[in-house]
Amino acid sequence: MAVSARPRWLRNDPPKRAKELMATALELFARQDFTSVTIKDIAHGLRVNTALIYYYFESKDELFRATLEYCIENALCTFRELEQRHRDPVRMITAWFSTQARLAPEIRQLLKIMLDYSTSTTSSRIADAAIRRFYDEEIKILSTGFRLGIRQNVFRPVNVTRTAQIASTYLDGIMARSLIHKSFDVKAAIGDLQQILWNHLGYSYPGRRGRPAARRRQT
Amino acid sequence: MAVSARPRWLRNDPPKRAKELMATALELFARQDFTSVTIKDIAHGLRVNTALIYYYFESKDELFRATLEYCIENALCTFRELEQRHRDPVRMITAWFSTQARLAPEIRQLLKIMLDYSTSTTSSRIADAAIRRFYDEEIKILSTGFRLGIRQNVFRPVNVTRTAQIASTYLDGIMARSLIHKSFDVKAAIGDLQQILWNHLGYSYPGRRGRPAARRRQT
Amino acid sequence: MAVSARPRWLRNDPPKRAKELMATALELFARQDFTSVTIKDIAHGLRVNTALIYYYFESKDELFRATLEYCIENALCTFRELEQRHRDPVRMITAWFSTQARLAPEIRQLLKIMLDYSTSTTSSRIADAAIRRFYDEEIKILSTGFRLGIRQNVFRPVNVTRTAQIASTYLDGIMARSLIHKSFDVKAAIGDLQQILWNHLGYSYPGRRGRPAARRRQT
Amino acid sequence: MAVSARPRWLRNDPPKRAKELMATALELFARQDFTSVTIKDIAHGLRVNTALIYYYFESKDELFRATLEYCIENALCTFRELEQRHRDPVRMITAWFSTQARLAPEIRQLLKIMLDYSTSTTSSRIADAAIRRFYDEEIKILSTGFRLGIRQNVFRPVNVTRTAQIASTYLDGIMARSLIHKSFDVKAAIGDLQQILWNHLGYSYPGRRGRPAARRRQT
DNA sequence: TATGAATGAGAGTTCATTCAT
DNA sequence: AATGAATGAACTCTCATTCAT
Repeated sequence: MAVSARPRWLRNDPPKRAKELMATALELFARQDFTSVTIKDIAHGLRVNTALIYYYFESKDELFRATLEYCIENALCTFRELEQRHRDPVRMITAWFSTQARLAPEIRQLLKIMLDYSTSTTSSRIADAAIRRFYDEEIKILSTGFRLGIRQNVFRPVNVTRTAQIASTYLDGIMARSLIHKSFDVKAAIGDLQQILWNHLGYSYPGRRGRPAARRRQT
Repeated sequence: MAVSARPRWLRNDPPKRAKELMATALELFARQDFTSVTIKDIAHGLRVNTALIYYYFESKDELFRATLEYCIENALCTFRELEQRHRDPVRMITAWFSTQARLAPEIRQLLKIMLDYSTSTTSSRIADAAIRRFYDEEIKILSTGFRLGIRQNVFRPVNVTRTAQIASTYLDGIMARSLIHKSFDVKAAIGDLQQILWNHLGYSYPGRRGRPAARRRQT
Repeated sequence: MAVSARPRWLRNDPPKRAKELMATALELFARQDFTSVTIKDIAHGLRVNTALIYYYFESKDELFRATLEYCIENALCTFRELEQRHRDPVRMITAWFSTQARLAPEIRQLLKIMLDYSTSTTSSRIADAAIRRFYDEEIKILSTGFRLGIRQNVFRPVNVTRTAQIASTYLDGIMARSLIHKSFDVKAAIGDLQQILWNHLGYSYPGRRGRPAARRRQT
Repeated sequence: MAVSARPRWLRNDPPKRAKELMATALELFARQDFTSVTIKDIAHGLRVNTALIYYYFESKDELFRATLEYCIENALCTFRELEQRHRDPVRMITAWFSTQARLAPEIRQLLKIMLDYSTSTTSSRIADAAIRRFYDEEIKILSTGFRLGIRQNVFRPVNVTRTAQIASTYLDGIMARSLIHKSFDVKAAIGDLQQILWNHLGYSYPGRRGRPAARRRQT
């Protein structure tokens, strides 16, 4: 996969058709790997001609990269919203967790295409930066929450960045595992993470304590 | 990717050439996605004719599946060895962690191809079973260690399976993240996991406490 | 040879390019067997890219089958024309014979690909039906002629269907033989058949009587 | 199909294994066309290694040609036997017909591979000669019978060679048709031919007169 | 006499991409 | 803005054939 130049509209908002194409592409890229998804598949999914894709995107690579960025930008929006809505650290972190649980399918898709992108032969500065930004913002929002809680004496003083890193990494593990085992219980695993965090932060959260968390729903 | 029938040698030890082919294939499959790796690449890597691959494997799919299984079988061997060598739970778990750190590249490879396999369109019962077995054994060895420690009063009584699950999931997260960020510090992250575990198990491990664990080596 | 799905245009008239491809294919399929004719040969014959064939036909099999059907449909057209043009039974049958002689090369081609089709491993209902229709119509036109002649007292009363069958089978023999011996004298053999028929029908035809009919032109 | 040099044993009797290989080859060549039959198929049919074929035959072409000749030689043996056994012309011709009916599957096989051979790109003098010999002997035996009958006043004086040619051609038609329609009633068609002949020869044969001869057994 | 391992050439097919309309 | 027709390059897979043993 050779990731190349920028789309026509540059920094402007992409036209409706381009968005539709990216949405369709995302769906497919999340299910199969980049190479298995054909331009025909994407075009067919929208019932348009394959040539149309080349009207909006320079190449298949370019479409992939644009889709990846678009997808990350959406995720970042959600993050920022959370940050702005909540003042209370416990509430904010709780909200973050429930957002992760709720949007698990989308986040899994994102992880999937980031993984694919990372194994692509060539890469683009812009997409690289977007991926970095995604993780940085995730760390930032969590550590902001932790720091706030510590300042308010709700949490024990811990290394906030490191703690955030741990949470972020564990979350990737959840998503990766749920890609491998379709029956993996994402919500339970997120619950486990939350419990670990509260423990670590010395916060006695209400309820749920000691729930056994069956990891797989089916055998 | 249509994963299909079995190779000739069935349950026997694969011939030398087949092993070489699988080793070469693994290397490539771990770096690019299934479709990007061509039969020619694999054959070229061993300086043999492409047709030879079809002498040992029914198809590219079959080679992939065989490689996946072979790789899992190897990992399981390592696990079992660990289990048999150590009687002391703390030592065993410590050994497990250092093995993970040491073999991180191989385990990352394995995770990569398991992820690719999971998005392949068709699947094989045998490969599915191998993957399941891999995770089951991982859980088993960890929980055995935990249980032993608890019985010996070295660890606090915790839900052993659940704790093992958490460790296993987190480890996947580490590997996934290191696929995305080549500069991700796997060893530090494994160290973090170890620390969390000891904390959770109420075990005061010696040294290392409070090290900041810079996650990325380069920016 | 696995004969499979239908082309896009279904029951409509095939596009010009598709017709050209079928014509080129027929020429080649009639000369060599299915497997010996390559997609490249066909494409090259029209000076187009091989991929274009797959734009119009799903596979090589499909192209073969479409060609077979197209060819039969053409032959049937000729038959029907004959039937409609002639009222007089003797004239009609005479015309049928001279048509066979005139179109011998095409009919031989058709026999050749029907033979190839019959030994193909998979088959299609539609092609099977086309072949059956071809022979049924041949029988029908001949027996109609015979019946008419009998009613008009020009011919002796015979079993019309059976007589038609004999003529049809003998004609296949002529074509088969001329495939084997390029120098086989098709016209003379058709003449023999005609003479046998007139004899059988008790019709004293004018001229040609007793001509020795040298079967091979060269030795 | 490039038909090439002679086998090792030249004019001697082929060794047992060679005969087995030719028998297996014949079976397959009669069912599919030359190109579809693979060396592997043939070897597999005898449960031997593909390389063994090259021990006995120079190439696939050579095997085909040897098989064709072997097959013709066998057919000619049967013909000659008939000729020698019968003195009475009616009996001999009757015997010839019943032989054709009995050996229809083998003769159809032979016709099939002669047809395939005739469309092969290159050819061998020896195989060409064998084919010619086959038809010549067929003509010879029939015309000898006719001539004898005429001399004995059992048959009407007719052009013997021409009559034999007609019979031979019609027989090819029967075989060709039965290749196309598996359900074609070969025996009935042979009966028709016999009846035509007797008529033509002015011989009142006993029984069977006016049988309707249903051509296809199944619809 | 027979085989397992290996190969070169080439087959059918697919795919991203282009271009005239 | 959108399409049908066309292509070049590449891919998987097959096959006849060889050779050392």
